[in-house]
Amino acid sequence: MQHWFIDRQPIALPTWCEAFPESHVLSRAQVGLASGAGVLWFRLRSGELVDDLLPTAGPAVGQYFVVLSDEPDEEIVLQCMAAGAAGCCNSHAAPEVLRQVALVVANGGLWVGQSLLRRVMGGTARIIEQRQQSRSDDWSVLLSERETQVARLVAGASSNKEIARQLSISERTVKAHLTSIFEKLGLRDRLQLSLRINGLPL
Amino acid sequence: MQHWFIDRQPIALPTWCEAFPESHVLSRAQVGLASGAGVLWFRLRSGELVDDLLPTAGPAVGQYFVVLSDEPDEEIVLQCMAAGAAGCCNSHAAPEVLRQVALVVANGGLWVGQSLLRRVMGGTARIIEQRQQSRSDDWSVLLSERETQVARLVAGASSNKEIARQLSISERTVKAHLTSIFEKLGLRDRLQLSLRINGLPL
DNA sequence: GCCGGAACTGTACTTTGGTGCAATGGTGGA
DNA sequence: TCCACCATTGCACCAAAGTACAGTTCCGGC
Repeated sequence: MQHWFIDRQPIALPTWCEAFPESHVLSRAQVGLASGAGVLWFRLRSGELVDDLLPTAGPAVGQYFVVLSDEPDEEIVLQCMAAGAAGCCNSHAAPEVLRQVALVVANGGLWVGQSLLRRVMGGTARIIEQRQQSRSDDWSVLLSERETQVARLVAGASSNKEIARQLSISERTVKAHLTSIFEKLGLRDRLQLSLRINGLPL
Repeated sequence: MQHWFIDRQPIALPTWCEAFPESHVLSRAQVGLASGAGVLWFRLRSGELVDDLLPTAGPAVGQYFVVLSDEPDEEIVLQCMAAGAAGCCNSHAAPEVLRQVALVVANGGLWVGQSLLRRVMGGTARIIEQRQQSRSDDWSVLLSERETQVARLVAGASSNKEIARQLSISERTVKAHLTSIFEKLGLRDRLQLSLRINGLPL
């Protein structure tokens, strides 16, 4: 599963890199370079039209389009779906959200923002409210900011060397953070950490 | 993250056990026994009403309700949402799907079946058709039976030594299977394998 | 000023993970 | 029968992960 971020200028937001360290960033003219299974993330800047953004050919087999909108609203989301995208979310969404979107999309789901779902389904507001607060990142409150960054990268299957390069610190420091993380969360190794971060059982 | 399956009789379907080997099965009278963070899966049998199934109190903090319907239709899904459930799917859904649902729900998402989404959003049928065939079960068909067993255990964060003991083979054999798995699926290490098996991006 | 915590780094060490090469035995198809 | 694939294992080897011990700097609170 690969990830390509497509924008006017091939410059990635920090959150994108954090969500998918191995991702590629392309200018809109370079869309053709994206080959193989994966997600193509199209950034929609303010005032731009969805129809001008997405390739008219639609996604290739095994590929999925997601629109990252600077100013998302329900109208845009609907346009994205109609244009062949499998999802639409905020350009500045947190790394966890991006990974979540990728997960759903890559498994045949459609990612629909909660605001739209709420309007569209009606009468379900109370559940939605409720889950707003119970975003129990029990792990993230226990960790320091730096440790959280390391933990997220580990959860994405990055090696210590990659993490070190990404955060511009030594591999030794990465290990130090990890040892601290394992101790705080009562885990054994990076694989358990990955499951914990990704919200999987055990 | 724990899982409780609640049915008239405390008898689990094989798919449930496969999805969550550590899960508990409860009769409806025993719902109160479910404590701590996790997912409560309520089986809705044919002809039963959603409102009679779910506790009126709604889910506790860190807990999520999902309805497993023997005969799901769009009307039932809407009722489930209104009754405080975070998702609704088929009672006989494949283990991978159940894990998928759990993942989305536990991360604050709502699980909505594709048929409902399709009706509700309209005009997006073509994307939905397309993604029907390209599911990501691709890994299980590429692996031999033994390799699949090893892969599942690795995905659950077991060490080679543990897997060896579990399958009554030598640690060396476990490594051999893993090397073969990595080669077949084009992966680098057990962490990437875990993400792949658990249906996560990358 | 002192103290604790965080971030950072080094040397050295043990353990685990993963590969290469080699070998055995079974099974099922051409 | 021969061949391909699977499951199994041993030995050796290298790389990566993780730990132990020690040390630095910076920052904010008491």
